[in-house]
Amino acid sequence: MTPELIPRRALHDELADRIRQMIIEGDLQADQKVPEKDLCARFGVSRTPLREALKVLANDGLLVLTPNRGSTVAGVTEQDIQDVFPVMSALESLSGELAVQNMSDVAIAKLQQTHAAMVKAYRAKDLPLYFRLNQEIHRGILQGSGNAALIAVYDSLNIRITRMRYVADMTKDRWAQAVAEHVVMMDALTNRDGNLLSEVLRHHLENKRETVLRWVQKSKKTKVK
Amino acid sequence: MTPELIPRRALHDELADRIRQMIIEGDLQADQKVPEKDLCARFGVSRTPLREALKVLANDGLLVLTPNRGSTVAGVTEQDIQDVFPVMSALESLSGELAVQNMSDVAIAKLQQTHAAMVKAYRAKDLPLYFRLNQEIHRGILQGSGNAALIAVYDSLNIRITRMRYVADMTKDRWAQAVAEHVVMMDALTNRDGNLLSEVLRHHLENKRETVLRWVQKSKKTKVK
DNA sequence: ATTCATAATTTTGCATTCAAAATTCAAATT
DNA sequence: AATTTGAATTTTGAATGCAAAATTATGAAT
Repeated sequence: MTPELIPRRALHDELADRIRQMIIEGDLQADQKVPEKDLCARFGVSRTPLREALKVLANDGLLVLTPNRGSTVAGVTEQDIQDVFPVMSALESLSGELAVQNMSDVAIAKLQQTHAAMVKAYRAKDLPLYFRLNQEIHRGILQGSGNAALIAVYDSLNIRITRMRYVADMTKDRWAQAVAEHVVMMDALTNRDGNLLSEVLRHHLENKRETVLRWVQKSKKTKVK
Repeated sequence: MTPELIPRRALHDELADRIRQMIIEGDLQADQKVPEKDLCARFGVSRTPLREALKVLANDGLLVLTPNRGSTVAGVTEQDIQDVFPVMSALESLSGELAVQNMSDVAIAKLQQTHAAMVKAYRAKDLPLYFRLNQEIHRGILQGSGNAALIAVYDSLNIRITRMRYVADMTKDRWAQAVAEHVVMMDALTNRDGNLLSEVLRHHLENKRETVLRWVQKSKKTKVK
């Protein structure tokens, strides 16, 4: 494996980002052991900054560190889903309320454009593009709340249940429904209807919950260790 | 300074706990520089595990690490308060709803006892004891939600605005009001009235917000660097 | 062949070391 | 006296080293 050199910046920070990304992307799978040596080779760094990154990721719940036995990737359990989604729902609700209060007309107009592009991607059945734009919109609303604590906390939960793999598990119906909900979202936003935006965001999240849950249940069967 | 030896357990974990505690207790003050050497001497450890702990605490927003310039204690700003409390409020609300659903009668009865002891401490004007029991009750309700994600997220926010110093800033009136709210809380809990519990928890938090805000504004004037 | 004991190897936890950056201090100039 | 320049010192970032724990491999006994 050729050591992939990392551009300058605090190494532990960069490493944490990279490894986080690997977990989300599925390059590191749930319950997989992650020897330090491998990651050091992978990134061409020594163990010192790597271990700093591992501690941070463990603190965020993405890795499980067992003393003297190294790190494993934390899986997404049904319990996690049961716990995380109600909290995210409450946060979405707040996010919607704050976004309609704080977003500028310009910011909303920009989201409208992204939304239009996303609908186009949907019609073209371009799943990767759709997904990217979809994420962009959700992030736009969250950012629109103007609340740094909300954003940080939401992200920390979202990352614990977001894995690229489950995207494939979205059914045609659900996809159509998701797009329909996005239309309502944009309406609520332009009309600055906080209650409606909150409600549709929560409903939208509920659909995500079901998709993630199905994915977790499926992969539970697959990996009969 | 005599090196205070630490009982066995992952050092970085223990260190993170200790330093976190020092920040809450005010042993490390806002914006204070924290040279690694000092902390190493303080705890009798090398820089390796210490730095791991620092990275984790920085990730939690308790420290600010500036590359090549070390760590400083993150202060509580008015902006932090503005951001953090609305999120905590939403979480308190959820916590209340879940607690009435999930807590056992036994657990509620235990909280009642703690509550009685707290009222007694209030009557005796024993502020430290009152504070300890008060925290115990709030933790009991949060735990009563049975939601690990909620607890983790709440804690992460709470720790960013909780500093022992501001306790002193509570006025007589506010103290009395806080106790009165606690009475309502316990009623709501025994009657398993989720809406009421949510409401009183949020209201209670609002009072905390004002106390913390006053403390931050006061200490802003004090430390004219 | 399976189980157990024990030796060899690997991996982890933490201390130490070294280079680079930042800070401090002192002398020199104005 | 104030400012500036540059060396001496301190502090940080990251690699290396070393001991302890865990894992794997080896071989003997059943």
